[in-house]
Amino acid sequence: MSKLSLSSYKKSHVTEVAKSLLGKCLHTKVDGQITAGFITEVEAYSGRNDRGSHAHNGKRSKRTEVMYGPPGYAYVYLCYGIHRMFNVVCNDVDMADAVLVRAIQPAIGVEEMMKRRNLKKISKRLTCGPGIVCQALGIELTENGTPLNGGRVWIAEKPWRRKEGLDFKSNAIEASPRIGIDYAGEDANLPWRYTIRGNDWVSA
DNA sequence: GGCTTGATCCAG
DNA sequence: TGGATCAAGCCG
Repeated sequence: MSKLSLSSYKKSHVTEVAKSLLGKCLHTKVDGQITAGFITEVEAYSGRNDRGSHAHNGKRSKRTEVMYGPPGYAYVYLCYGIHRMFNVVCNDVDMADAVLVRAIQPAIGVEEMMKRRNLKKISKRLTCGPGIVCQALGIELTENGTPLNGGRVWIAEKPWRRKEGLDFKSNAIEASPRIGIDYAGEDANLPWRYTIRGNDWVSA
């Protein structure tokens, strides 16, 4: 039930927000259908001193503007002309920090997600991968700038109307380098990708 | 592994 | 105004 407040996305460092989102449940309500999944894989991007970020070195543009706004808003953009990526804007105005959600473990609306993904069997292909997450949850570019305390996209401790969350020990968080940012130079080596150790619902 | 695909960005 | 670029995913 209780949605994370917008201030939940403000912490000492964007990597702290990223880790805190593991195990939380990401929901969308599209066309009256609620779909949701536990966050199992995230990446942190810092607006300062991180060449992996679209906003590195204080770069501002129409696309990155959302990241410079207050925490708790969706940053959705298109990659490779095909795939949508869902990020959560973190920390204070002008910080331009963001957390990319790369994979979820299905929790609500599995049938609907399978329909959106055009799959007949349940597998990692349902929800693992940043573009796949958006497709499964029905997140479109129009969700860019959406506040995460509203009724369209939100994150909560537990799935809607359920008592059971996804429990794991805090020492089960695994850190590794982020994916697909070779252009970021030595910043590509930063271990800012976080996964839940032992959970199979992560990208390859 | 090779192709797809288009919004965004900056050089000219 | 245009071409290079890109936080992937698909098929085989």
